Amino acid sequence: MPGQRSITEAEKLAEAKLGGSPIRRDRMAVVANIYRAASTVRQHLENSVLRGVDLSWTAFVVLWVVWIWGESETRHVAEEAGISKGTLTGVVRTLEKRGLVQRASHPTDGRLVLLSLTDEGEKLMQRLFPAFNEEESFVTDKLSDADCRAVADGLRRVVLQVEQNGEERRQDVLGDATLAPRSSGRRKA
Amino acid sequence: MPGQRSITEAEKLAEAKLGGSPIRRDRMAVVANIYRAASTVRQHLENSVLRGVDLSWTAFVVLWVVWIWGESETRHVAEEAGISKGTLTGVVRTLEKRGLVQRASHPTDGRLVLLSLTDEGEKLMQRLFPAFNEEESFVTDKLSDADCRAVADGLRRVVLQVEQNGEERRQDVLGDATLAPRSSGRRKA
DNA sequence: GACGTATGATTTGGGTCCAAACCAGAAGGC
DNA sequence: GCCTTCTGGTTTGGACCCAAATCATACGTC
Repeated sequence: MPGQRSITEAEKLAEAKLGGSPIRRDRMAVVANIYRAASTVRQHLENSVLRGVDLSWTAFVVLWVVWIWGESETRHVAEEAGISKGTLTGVVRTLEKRGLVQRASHPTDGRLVLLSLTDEGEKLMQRLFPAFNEEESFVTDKLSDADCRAVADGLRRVVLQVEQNGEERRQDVLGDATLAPRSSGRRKA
Repeated sequence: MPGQRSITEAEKLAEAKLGGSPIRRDRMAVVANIYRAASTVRQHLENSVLRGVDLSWTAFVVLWVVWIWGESETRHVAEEAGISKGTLTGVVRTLEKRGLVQRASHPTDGRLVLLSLTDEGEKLMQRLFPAFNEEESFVTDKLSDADCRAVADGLRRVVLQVEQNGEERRQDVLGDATLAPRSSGRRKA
């Protein structure tokens, strides 16, 4: 069980490393566990439900968003799915090749592209979603209903905090240090 | 604030979609929020602390693991960092080029590779870790200490559940249906 | 109408990411 | 020694992922 043991162990080691600097371990533990839980859960869902239908996590999320919200503009889908517009273009391309999603141009605004599920996509989601929810229930099986509400609520507050104050915070932390572009990504012409 | 609103909204739409199938919304909400929180937090940390030193999230995690645990075999680092061995090879390559990490061969077992931080890597982490923890505190600012413990504990239980029972569950769900390899990934020779 | 400017989607470049295939050293059996 | 089998790192192929650059359409103003 590396999960529990190693993280708390690591927390102590980290504190020791800093020689008594005021590290807030409880805050560190929240973030570490959010990330660990996310990748563990994702891995499990990919290897149980999604593997069988050859869908990546991201592809499924995009499918899910379009399924739930119905025909939508790509920028909204990217926003909801939590990926960039550029990534969405690629994911939609593969979903289109598989015949699960279709693109349509907006009737009045030629810049927009609308996404919707094909009949096959609709049928797939109808079948996949309950299976997905089964696994969601499995991974949270050791939590009571009250635990679930508490965890979900706490996480929502984290998301809200960053969404509401993150931008300001980043400007605050970075100052006006016009930082270099990340090393990955397109270079200036 | 798409976070709060859209997810709960989406839950209702999803239930409607299934026409009253027994979807467990509270479980769905936990998983959805775990994932949403993870990517939100990751994005914030990448764009505040990590951007300035041109490190990706994964690169930082790897650095962190080696920093905390000291010289370690690559398989342990991959395990702790939550990435595959293959991915680690690539990440270490870029970290090595940046002069933050060094590779060494095991004295007695020629198969093993040991990773450790260079002096520069050590200095970087010394500086980066407190800044990182600052942002961890920022994103969890709307949670009380008790909330933090509750959330972290709940997430730990999720991770534990999958680590302990996930393998069996997957075999259970998939049966012995020898499923096709995922479409991405290397083909047979 | 012609000409900026603003707003969307797509392409591009570099870097993850995984799983399967590969390769190399270790450990036993003979 | 030699020949399996096992174990651990690396390579490979396809898909993701972001941000900046680019392409394309809308919406002004003149």
